[in-house]
Amino acid sequence: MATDDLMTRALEALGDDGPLSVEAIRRLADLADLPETMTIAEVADLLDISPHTLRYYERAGLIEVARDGIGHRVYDAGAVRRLVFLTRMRLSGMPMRDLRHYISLVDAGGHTVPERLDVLVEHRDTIRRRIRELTLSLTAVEYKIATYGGATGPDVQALGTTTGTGHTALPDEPPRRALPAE
Amino acid sequence: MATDDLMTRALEALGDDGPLSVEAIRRLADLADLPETMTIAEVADLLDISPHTLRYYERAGLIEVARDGIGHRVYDAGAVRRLVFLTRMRLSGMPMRDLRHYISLVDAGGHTVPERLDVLVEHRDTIRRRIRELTLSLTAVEYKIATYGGATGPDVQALGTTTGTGHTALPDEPPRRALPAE
DNA sequence: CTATGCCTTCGAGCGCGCTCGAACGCAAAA
DNA sequence: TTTTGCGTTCGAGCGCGCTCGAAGGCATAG
Repeated sequence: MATDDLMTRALEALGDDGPLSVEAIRRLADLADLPETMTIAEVADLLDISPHTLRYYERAGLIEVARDGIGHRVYDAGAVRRLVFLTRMRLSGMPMRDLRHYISLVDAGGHTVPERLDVLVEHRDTIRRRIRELTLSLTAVEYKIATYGGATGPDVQALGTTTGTGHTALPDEPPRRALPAE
Repeated sequence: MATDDLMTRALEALGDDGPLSVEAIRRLADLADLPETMTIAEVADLLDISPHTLRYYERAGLIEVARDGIGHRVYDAGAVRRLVFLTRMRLSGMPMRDLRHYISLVDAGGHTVPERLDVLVEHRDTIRRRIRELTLSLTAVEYKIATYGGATGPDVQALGTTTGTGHTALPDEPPRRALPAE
């Protein structure tokens, strides 16, 4: 029940399709059947990041990974889950610094849960803000595309004056009166 | 007509309010009445970037700015409009490199309009992709918050097992069976 | 006449998040 | 036995986008 519901919401959130959403959905689903342990190459492949980066995260103190008899890293399901989390947070723009803080809270024990929630809520708000910013930018870019040749320069005369009437609303270079300075 | 329409769309795009949207709207509106010329401090204030950054953009070849008799920068309306554009594009994540390319197209003349549109369309798609990514991340974070103490660690027992039933859907650390390795 | 304040140029430095190369080890394949 | 291939550690380097400091110029205020 919770699963279907969540997947549905995630899919809705994705909106129109694309290669990235497919990949993302796969990642959502894949977590259900994780192998017992994984090698660094497998994890790197799963998360679509380089082994270098995985080692870097370990060096950065974000995660501890066990070694086998030969010294190679062995990622158990817990480590992989944490890395999935870390990767998602990085992808959504949380800086390493904050991630280190969060992880330190996790490792400090259950009494830090409220503080962890604070971190998450703040990050949630950051994401929302970013989405709003991007949506605004998107609108501007779409408008610029729609009204044709964005005239950031002395090329308006080459376009004719098809966009000539009253759109001082969006700041991206409305048509100039005659030839502008630059 | 176009003005109202666009502002409406921009506002809708902003969705729920916040300090950032107010600021953004101000910027949208302000372009209507730009002073004839501005100093670097005024432009910096308008765009909410530092004079240092403005000089940097100039050094980077994104814009040329005239000087007055004394050697100080004089930003005319055209320069300011270009900087508004540049700032928005930066804010929406377009790298300097691409911006330089775009600007070089603009300066090359009207025959580059199709190529410019290519750049804009590609950037539009990048923004859309990014919004989808962020929306997915947002869903995940909201889920994590909703199901309480994100359990990236051995603290689940401290929380009770309220989140114990079947949500393998979202990968961020579902409750473990007993004490996990890490 | 100084002091303040904002401007100039130039080049160096920084924080972030990787990214890479060097030098090496073990193990299965040829 | 040598080669291939994947792993290890360590430290340096890089690309990006600023950000800052130094050294100085001009103008207005006190």
